[in-house]
Amino acid sequence: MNGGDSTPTVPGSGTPRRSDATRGAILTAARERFATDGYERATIRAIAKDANIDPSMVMRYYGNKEGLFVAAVAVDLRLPDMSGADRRREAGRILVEHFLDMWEDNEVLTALLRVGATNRAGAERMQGVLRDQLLPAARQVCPDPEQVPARAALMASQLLGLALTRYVLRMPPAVELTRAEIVAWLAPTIQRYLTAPGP
Amino acid sequence: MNGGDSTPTVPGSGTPRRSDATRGAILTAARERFATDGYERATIRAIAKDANIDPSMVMRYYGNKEGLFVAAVAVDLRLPDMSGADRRREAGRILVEHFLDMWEDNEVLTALLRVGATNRAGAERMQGVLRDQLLPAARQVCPDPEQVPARAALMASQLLGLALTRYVLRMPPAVELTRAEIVAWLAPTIQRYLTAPGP
DNA sequence: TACGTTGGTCAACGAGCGTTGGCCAACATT
DNA sequence: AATGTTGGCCAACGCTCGTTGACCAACGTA
Repeated sequence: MNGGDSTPTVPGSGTPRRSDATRGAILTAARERFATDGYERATIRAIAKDANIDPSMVMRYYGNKEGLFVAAVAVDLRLPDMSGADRRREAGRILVEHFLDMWEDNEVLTALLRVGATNRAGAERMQGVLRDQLLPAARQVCPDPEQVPARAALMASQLLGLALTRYVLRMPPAVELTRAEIVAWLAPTIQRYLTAPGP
Repeated sequence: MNGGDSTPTVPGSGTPRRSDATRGAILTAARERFATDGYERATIRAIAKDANIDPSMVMRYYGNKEGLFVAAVAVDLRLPDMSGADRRREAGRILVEHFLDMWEDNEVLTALLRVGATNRAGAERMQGVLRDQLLPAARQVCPDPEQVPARAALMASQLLGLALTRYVLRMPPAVELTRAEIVAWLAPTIQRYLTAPGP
């Protein structure tokens, strides 16, 4: 049904295929299209044209459009370790800087946010990122384990809100903020959401 | 080209038409579909079926799909006046509470955010809301006129981020936050973005 | 009662989409 | 050299979409 039989799910396992270059080109083109156009308007035909291959190849390698999307947007936030009292005290700044790094050279995140806003599967995928990556990071910093989900959600709301206004909606005043300004304004917010005593 | 000749742009001007009920039903159905499905997947056929009329009626009354969208999502945030020192001191709380009210009973905002994330016209429309409504509100509260755009953008990032995680992506921990919790956490953030001395 | 205007349905068009299957060339293996 | 496997293209299917234009019924007016 899908290409699972002929596609090694673990990269690097087995002999490298002759078609790996094509596979990569498809993924790269897909990320770009999903990031700029969203799920519906990123057509397989356009992605194939960007990758200089036939649309049917996309089907062969990734089964269908959703399979391509799943393969294209594999998000790993690479959140730094934040245990240790000194790092915990600077968690806000560390996290904001890390997020800016991530968003600026990684169109996967823009693609995921754009698709998550329209597509149910995309939204569930975003929920997974919050649950599996953001929440554990908050757990390292936040004192009360019971408050971790709420605090992680608050952190997500501010970080994703910045990404939304700056990288997706491209609101001019949000685009014109410098990196230093963003860190200076948002770091205390994130720090408070994670470590301040509950209201 | 569009229905402008037969459609009074100012509601209430001229004699009320017999078709006003149908027009309203179309707009209501359109808002719902745009809010839940986004621009591309909200089909004119589905909207027409919801409104119990023929798809061609939508074309006759609103010209084309984009015209329908423009007519359906006319956003007025109804931001309260915030001049006066006492109100300025509570601007954060007032704004957060007002935004929660707006989002909870107004699917237009969800529609606009969802479409803005995928559609260029939608994104420009959101920029217009920031420029014409949020920015003047920030101007009433923020001391330094030169910093108004940056501070309004920060406020927008936090408020839209909450709306995104809670009403669009529906992340469980963000949905489970109570209204009181949101106000308690976000009001100081907004207040700081608007009135705290620049970093 | 005749007639223009308004509100509405119906059937179809052309285009673009995801998807499929058949065919062919290049390579690897024996 | 013969053959199976892999990488790739081409042409088409079936579907849905936005959009159009012809046609019809109800109404207001003269």
